Amino acid sequence: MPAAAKQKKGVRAAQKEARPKEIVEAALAIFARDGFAGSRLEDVADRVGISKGTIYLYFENKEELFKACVRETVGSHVKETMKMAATFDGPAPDLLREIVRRISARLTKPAYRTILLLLISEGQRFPELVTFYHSEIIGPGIEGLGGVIQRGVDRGEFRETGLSKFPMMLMSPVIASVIWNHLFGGNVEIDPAEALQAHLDTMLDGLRK
Amino acid sequence: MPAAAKQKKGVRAAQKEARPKEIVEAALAIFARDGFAGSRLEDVADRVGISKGTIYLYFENKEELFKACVRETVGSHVKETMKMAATFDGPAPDLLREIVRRISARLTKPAYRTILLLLISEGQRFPELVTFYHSEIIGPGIEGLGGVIQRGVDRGEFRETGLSKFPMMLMSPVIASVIWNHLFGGNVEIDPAEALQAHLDTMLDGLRK
DNA sequence: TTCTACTGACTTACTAGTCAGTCAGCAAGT
DNA sequence: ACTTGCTGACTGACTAGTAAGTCAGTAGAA
Repeated sequence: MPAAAKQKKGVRAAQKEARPKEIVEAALAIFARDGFAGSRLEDVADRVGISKGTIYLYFENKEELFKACVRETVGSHVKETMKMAATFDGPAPDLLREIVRRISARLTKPAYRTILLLLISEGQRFPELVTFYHSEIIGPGIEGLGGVIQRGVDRGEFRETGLSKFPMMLMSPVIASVIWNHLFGGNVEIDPAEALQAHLDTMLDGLRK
Repeated sequence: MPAAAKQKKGVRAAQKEARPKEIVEAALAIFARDGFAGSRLEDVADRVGISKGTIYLYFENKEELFKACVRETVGSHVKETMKMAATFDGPAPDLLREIVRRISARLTKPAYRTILLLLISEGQRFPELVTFYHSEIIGPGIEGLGGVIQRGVDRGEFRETGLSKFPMMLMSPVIASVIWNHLFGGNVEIDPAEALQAHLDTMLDGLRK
């Protein structure tokens, strides 16, 4: 919607339009802190500065609010990355680095990080959400990474390794470091970018002398 | 305690002694299914075949029961593995493989897997538990893995890589595949052993041709 | 008979979800 | 420009239901 059209709207209409996002943002913060079952919708409402009842004007119930949080945050960035991969013309290792770097940048954003951790802990209770996430993000992501590895093999840049069968394992250090920081951040913080760099270097050229 | 001494005990004394473990096992199953906040102690009691009140004869409250679950499951297997590493005499890559394989075998056991996932989701609520886990498992584990990498470098078997700084990243594919199976097991199951094998092969010799 | 592990109904506390009532903003009439 | 009545976004006290934690009483082993 153009800014001009938004300007025309009255105060209340504008507020009404902004509410869902405000609520989702607050809910993400509370869910991140207390988990799904442990969160109180009153806390969410307080954070927005509205009453609990108002939440129910915009979301059917607590579960739907949670689903909205996931859908809102996840978005559909994978397609863009896939497009980039398709038009990339350099060496396969460079492409691999770039793709992994992009996914990693996304995964380590606070909101996304929250969703990742919530999905891990609450996923079993929301199978449709897991399916959604799988088809929207994981599936295309694996396809993209697998394609790059295959391309490298075809062009004689990569060896044939077991990684062709588990392309998602390329992302494992990012996931592990997100979890690491979530749990042990107080003790020893890992820089996911640096960990990923180390991982990729080793991955590409091996540990052995 | 020797079996003979156990034999001497009366039925009730034996039962009393066995209770805590029974309760912890049941609690692990229920916590795994419903999460900490979502679990009902009545469900735990039902699973053991006792009443809810009995749980409170053995554990102060729900939190203490959860902590007992973690402490019971985690144990202290790390020391044994460290001992093995110290006496190992073959090539560093073989030692690395063996250590990672051992940790992986532990992490993929159902009870441990449950604890891992529960720690990820509930860890922030139980900081002392995280500290306990870090000092008991993570710290020694990192030290052990780091030592093996260093030994490989010293002996001229390994290159100097960023992995020396993040030895825990060696375990990331195991952690990632545990989470993967937890979330997407219904769709595409990953065999953690196979994923780890692929990861280690790539790790050691690199992807590049 | 005594002792004690165990019971389960009860109390207490909490929260998801509801709904009758409120009042700020808007627009139409003057 | 000013008043005014209406609208609907919002409120918050309330209901209904749930679950943690308690304790007087019970049953069965010793």
